Amino acid sequence: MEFKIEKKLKNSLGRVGVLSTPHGDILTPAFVAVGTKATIKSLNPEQVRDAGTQVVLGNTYHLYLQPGDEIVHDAGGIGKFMNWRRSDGGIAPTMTDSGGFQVFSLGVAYGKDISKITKITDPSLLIPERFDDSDAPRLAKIGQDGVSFKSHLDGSIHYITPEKSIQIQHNLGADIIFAFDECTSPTEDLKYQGEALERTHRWAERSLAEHQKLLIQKQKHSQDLLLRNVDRSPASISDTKTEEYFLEGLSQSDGSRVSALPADRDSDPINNDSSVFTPALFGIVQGGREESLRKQSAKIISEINVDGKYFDGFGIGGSFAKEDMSTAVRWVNEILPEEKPRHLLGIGEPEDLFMGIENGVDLFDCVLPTRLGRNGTIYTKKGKIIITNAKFRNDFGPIEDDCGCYVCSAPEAFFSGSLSVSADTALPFGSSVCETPHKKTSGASRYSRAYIAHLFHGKEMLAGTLASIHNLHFIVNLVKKIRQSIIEDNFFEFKEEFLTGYLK
RNA sequence: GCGUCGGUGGUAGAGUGGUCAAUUACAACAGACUGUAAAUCUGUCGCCUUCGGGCUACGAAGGUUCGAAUCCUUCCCGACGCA
Repeated sequence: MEFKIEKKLKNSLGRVGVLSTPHGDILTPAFVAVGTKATIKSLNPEQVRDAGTQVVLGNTYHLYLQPGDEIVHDAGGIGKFMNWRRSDGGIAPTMTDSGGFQVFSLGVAYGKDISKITKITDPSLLIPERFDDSDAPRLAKIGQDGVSFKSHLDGSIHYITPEKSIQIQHNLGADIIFAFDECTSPTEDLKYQGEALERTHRWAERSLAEHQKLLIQKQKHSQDLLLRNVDRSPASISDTKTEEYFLEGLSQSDGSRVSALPADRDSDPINNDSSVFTPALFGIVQGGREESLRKQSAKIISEINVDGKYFDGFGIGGSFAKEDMSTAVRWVNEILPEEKPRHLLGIGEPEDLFMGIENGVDLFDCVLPTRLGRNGTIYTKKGKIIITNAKFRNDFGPIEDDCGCYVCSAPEAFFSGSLSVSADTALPFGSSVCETPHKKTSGASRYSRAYIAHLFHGKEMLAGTLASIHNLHFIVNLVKKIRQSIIEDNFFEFKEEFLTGYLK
């Protein structure tokens, strides 16, 4: 994996870059769609891609339980399994989370009304949940060197260690994977945050060690495979579909990457590559809202290495109060090595995206666009609306007048003009444009607010789909526009203009 | 015409003498959601309220009772059966 910074935002940590993965380039900053169980809920991959999404994120815990990481491996990796493809037909970039978030969501937060973003701004007012009801039922318990999970599906017990998480993630076959960490609750006190941080650091080192070990094994395996294939006929080569995926888009011996894979790549498994498919491993910085812990974590995680091999990038995880987020991100990103990508885990409200990008974040993922969409909340430039509200029942206008998403654009535009090959659509992700290729409307949108409200009231499946398409488009393209604003030197003007309208 | 059963809040449907402004579900209305146990969850849901309470309510009108959605009488309405 290669990360190239193309432009920096003046007087801040912000930057624009290109992250090259074995399955294509990601223009950063970028928003990653969350597809926990190898599906972005309610959307098919074409809808996800047409919303402008470049990369999707699956989850180790969920895919390990169902269908099992071996199945995903045998299917050819998560991208192939879920048919996540670029517009040229090749498999598109993927990531997997390590299961570290489930330590929190199935642990202390289980059955409780605790979010990773607390509304309590004064830490001294927080009540540590751990001491409050340590006997409360939870599905994740932290053990000596890992976490035991009680499956929410069948109650079976599974012990996940850093090594196990990395093994699963190698099987899942994403381009970017994460170290196993402990996402702490914002209600934990400083003492616990410190203990958890030490644990996360130990786990980070073990994650990296396991990752290196598996990479060496895989390299050896692929060399054997390539040697064997020298004498093979084309027919027999096509039987090695699984290996083929894991060999796809490899680095060349001189370290440069083979970019933009051809559409028929699947039928051309060897393709002159001689090195192994190498997922990039990101270490995760924790430390809650505490400055000393955040800085300590950033330093340690960036310095951890195994035989001289460091993390390929970094995730910024954990919990904080909303208003502490910007300072926490800044503390961390001032310390992390500039030349490596940074991913702010699980954050994605519009104002957070501006904050993160300004403070040096390259990647975001968040369930909000799709979860809010399914639950009837829709993003607009004037703020979020709850589409089930009575006032929308007879509102026949579009969700947004000048939105280019499938839902808001004019029907004739979608069926005739914009889907034909154009300069914009020919590019994998429209690198030179902010909006995805749906034609803008002048009044007549494909679907009205009234219709979408009707679908929600009628509990129709299409409701969540249409709302998710719009929301995902909104967020993904907001990040693209922010990227463009940095390139065009008007980030701060754009931020001011957007947030003034959005936050009212 | 006679007989039987039944009429409860927007709907369905509990409740058969006090703990009933009335269980529950749905609908309605509002809200929440940040590395997805989530197409989920929460609150409100007769009228008024200084949030203490006040007022009107279980088809209608009378009655019994300290007290009635609940018992009695008549009437109205519905379903079914017999003429």
